[in-house]
Amino acid sequence: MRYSETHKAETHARLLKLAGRTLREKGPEGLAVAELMATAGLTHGGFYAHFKSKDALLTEALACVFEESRQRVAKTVQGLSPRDALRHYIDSYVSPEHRDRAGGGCPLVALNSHLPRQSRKFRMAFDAGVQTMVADLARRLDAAGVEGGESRAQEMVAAMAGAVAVSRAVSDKRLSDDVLATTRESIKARLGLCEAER
Amino acid sequence: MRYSETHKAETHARLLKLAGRTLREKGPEGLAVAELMATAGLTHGGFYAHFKSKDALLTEALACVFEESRQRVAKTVQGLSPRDALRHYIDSYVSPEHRDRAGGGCPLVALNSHLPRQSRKFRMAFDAGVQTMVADLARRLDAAGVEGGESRAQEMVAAMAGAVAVSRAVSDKRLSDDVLATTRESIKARLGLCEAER
DNA sequence: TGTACATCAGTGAACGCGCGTTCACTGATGTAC
DNA sequence: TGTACATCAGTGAACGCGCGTTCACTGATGTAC
Repeated sequence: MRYSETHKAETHARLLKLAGRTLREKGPEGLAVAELMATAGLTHGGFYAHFKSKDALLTEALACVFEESRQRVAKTVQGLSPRDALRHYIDSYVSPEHRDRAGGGCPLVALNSHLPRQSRKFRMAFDAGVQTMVADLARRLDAAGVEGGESRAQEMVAAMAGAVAVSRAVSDKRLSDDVLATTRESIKARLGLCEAER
Repeated sequence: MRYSETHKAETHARLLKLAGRTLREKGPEGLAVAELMATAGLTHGGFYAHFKSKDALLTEALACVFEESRQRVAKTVQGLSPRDALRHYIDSYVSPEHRDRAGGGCPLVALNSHLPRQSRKFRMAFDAGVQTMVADLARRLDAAGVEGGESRAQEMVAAMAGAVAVSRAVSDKRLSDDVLATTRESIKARLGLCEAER
């Protein structure tokens, strides 16, 4: 069974994509190598042809996931005015849809409680992702004429991630929805994004 | 080896206390029955004389931890004016000390990413704890003359827990400290707790 | 007062299971001659 | 054109380990008579 030239790279990418999803849905300890390989239609022994270790997979998958999120945001916000872009970012991040789709959501929300027990490399990838997230948001705030820059962005990321994390952790539907709604409106109000314009 | 009348209850309480700490430090999957018993100076077989299962321990420990936190807050805030009480609550919750002492801190911060994969009973105990936390804060906000009540409390809990969670997840010391500082000041400013008074 | 028995928190060996990792092997295809 | 060999993604059995849980047992003390 000889494969096409790109075959290995394709499998590698497929494993990364599946891992990124499972990592966010079940956490680092919840991702099992054998299960991942089975989901990809392979046997577990072949895993080590693609990754040095489970931790190497996790680290690579995490970096991928941050990068994907970043590009997704850039794409959805493209063409909008700075203020509309901000509004859209906040509304879609602090939303029931984000809460309900952990496997495709922000790794900061899905993984924050797990970080202290992860490898150095994993934590470095996490830090890089968060730093980029904050820097991107700071740039968008600047563009929208909101003052505060980096500090504002840090506080906003924490508030948004906190709201989604709490809404996901809690089982009471009403409390969960309310936390999202109040946070969403509070943040927009603070940034002066609530007045009708356009 | 016959024991005193209160002996079993004492051991039970000791196990709960140790479990509450480990639960917050290592998460539900990170708490090992045998390790817990060894730390308590016992052998692992005896565990089931105290708890029906690991999950029963986790659930009981979680309820304990929420209750302890609640009483600790009530005690430290006792005698302060409503506004000073709020200030103190915010400053001590959103602090480097809280970040650095996960084992003794708020379970909402330590456990949020783990909740979706826990048992129904555990999640119920978690919900009860969060609801109480929000209700207590809403009462304190009312007492301090801050408008917004329940909604305000929900948003604040999410923002505070988010800030500590992010600061704990991130390895970069500067970013970690900054997230706490900016969140702390932002929340106090929003509540009008910044102007010098007294 | 003395003896036989019940109690029960804790002991420690054993269980089945899932995990990450290793490794000898497979077999379809490309390459050398 | 034909044959021998190299390649290498993937196979599948096996490993050692830690886990939650079970269970027959211990042994100091209290109780019944």
